[in-house]
Amino acid sequence: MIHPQKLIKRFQWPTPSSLNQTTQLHAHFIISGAAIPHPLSYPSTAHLSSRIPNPSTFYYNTLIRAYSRFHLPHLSILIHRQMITNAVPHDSHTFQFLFKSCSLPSMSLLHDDARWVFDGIGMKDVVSWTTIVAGLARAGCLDDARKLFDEMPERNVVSWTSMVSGYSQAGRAAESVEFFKKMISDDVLPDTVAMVAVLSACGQLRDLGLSKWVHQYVIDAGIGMSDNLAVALIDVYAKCGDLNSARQVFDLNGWKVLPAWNALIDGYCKVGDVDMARSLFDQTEVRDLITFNSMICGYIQSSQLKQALHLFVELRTSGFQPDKFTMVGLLSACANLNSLDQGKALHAYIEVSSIVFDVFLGTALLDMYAKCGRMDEALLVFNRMRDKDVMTWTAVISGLAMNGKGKLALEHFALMRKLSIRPNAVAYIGVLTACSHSNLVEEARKHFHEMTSLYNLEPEVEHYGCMVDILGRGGLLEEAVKLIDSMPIKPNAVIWGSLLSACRVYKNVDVGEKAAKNILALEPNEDAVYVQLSNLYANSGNWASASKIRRLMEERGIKKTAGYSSLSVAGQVHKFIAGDRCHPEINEIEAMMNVMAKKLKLAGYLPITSKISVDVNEEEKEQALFLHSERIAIAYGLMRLGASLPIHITKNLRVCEDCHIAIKLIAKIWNRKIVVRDRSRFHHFSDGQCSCNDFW
DNA sequence: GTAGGGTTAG
Repeated sequence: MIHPQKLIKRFQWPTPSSLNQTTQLHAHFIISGAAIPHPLSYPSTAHLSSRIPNPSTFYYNTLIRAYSRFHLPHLSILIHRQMITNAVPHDSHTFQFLFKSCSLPSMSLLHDDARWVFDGIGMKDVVSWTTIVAGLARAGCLDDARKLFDEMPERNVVSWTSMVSGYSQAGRAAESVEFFKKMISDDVLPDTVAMVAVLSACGQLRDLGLSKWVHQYVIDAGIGMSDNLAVALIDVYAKCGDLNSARQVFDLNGWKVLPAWNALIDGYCKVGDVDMARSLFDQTEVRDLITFNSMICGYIQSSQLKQALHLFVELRTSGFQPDKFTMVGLLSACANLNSLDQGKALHAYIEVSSIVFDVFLGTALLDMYAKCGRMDEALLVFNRMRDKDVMTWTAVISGLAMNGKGKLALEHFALMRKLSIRPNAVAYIGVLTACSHSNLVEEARKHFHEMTSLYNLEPEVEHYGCMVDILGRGGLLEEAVKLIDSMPIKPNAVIWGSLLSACRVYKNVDVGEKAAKNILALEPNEDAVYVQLSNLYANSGNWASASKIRRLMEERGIKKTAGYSSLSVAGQVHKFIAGDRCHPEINEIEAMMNVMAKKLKLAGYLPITSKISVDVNEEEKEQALFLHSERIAIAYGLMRLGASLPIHITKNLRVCEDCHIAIKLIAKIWNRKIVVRDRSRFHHFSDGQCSCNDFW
């Protein structure tokens, strides 16, 4: 027989009252001398009640409730059937417990037994009605819940709140607020719980005006404050970015409970004020895992990775175990840093730890692998995941797109739709990126159209950006310009930038000048524009204009962003800047680069010097190409990484055409896999080929 | 022994 304490531990009962329940349950087993049923075997309980003299309704109710809490709905139902056999009368509690048990996710909603009590025996007081309505709402069956709600002969705050929070939890925040407003116009006075429910909907909507109105309502209606309401207000203000109002609520005396601190710290992190968040963090007398997680994620999102790591160590020395929130934060840091090694270490840690592997964690893990260029690993994680939602699918689609598997990305998109998962705007960015990187113009047009016609999603700047990019790369400059002119929203610098780079490829000076003018109006200090425009002139042989732009750049004091590449060797990140000789092993690196140059020449490599717009002689141009940072990084990788290891490079700018040709050859000559993550995508070089099929 | 909420993530 399993000792009750062990069982309690196993199920991690959180509150003293549930401990009482468990004790009562086990008291029954101990008195009756029966073995405690194993959760996986659903034994007959026929023998149980026969040993207890005159089992009462209360006694049965307690058992049904305890089993429900143990997540053993089948046993609850067995006990209930016994109750019927023994002709023990029901009361309204019987119904609550039975229904609660039957509305567990593992059971079909409104199980026959619960339905029978509700309909057949007629436990139709407000509480029973509300139980059913709330159960349906929680399960996301809002239309059913609504129907039943409308049929209710009598409703109270709790019934209304069940609906408000049902809509909010289903992500239908606007309807949730509507319902709340209907509630007040129905003269039902909300209490603090109702206010918390509606505030959660306001938070989803990020609607500051609405939130302020709700706050004012709390004051005007004299609802009063509670810990939870104060936390909800702080949280909603933080979500809307109004940290001053959040602070005001926080500073009201008496509501500085830990969740309030946490909500405020998180709020400051979200608006990017990590310093203020840290100062609050340091003022907390008690901290929990949430305090640490919020602060760590705040550091990660502001790219202060060292600080994040420090705090992670502090979290552990404070006696906390990292949980899934911690892991998701750290994984996203690895994804953005392209730190495959560290990401793998986290993966290994997750495997051996007791952290529950859920959709969030799975998505973060697969995203990390995808963003580190390991689509094979990412797909393994993806296929292993039991639950997948829009974000999961989006991560895999975008990952495939970035890694040059456009067709496969679109296949996944089709599969996702087949599984009735509704794509959102972000998913469509992934889809369009896939089209862009695989040159699928026709597909792109189709999907761009469908996002509105099928899913009623308004294209955002990013979607237009992808389309302009796709059309531009395909040489359809006129159509791209037409699309920009037809946009209902103001085109941003990125869109004009895509057009400009297309103009450079197709040598269209007129449209290019127009694009450049528009970018400079929006971002006068954007160095890339000057460079691109000057390259465009150079490409079309107009050296005078090219150098004029260069001079303009100098006059305005705009410096070209230095290109750099980095790679990680044994956990240490090495950063290389074009032409930079600071690395301690620079002599060996240069020797290796000379070997590279010789071998490339033997393999028939001819540098493309026309892309260099500065007016210098051919030999100097050739030299400049050889000093591109990615080549230095590759040389270092060849020197220091074991021959069987792929070389993973991260670059802050795009790979130039010449380097692309050279790296393909290097991969063939050295028989190495080389993966370059540039500003917009991945290049997987192997055996003289690149995954992008020379299209980027 | 009955119904409604509740701060951190991809």
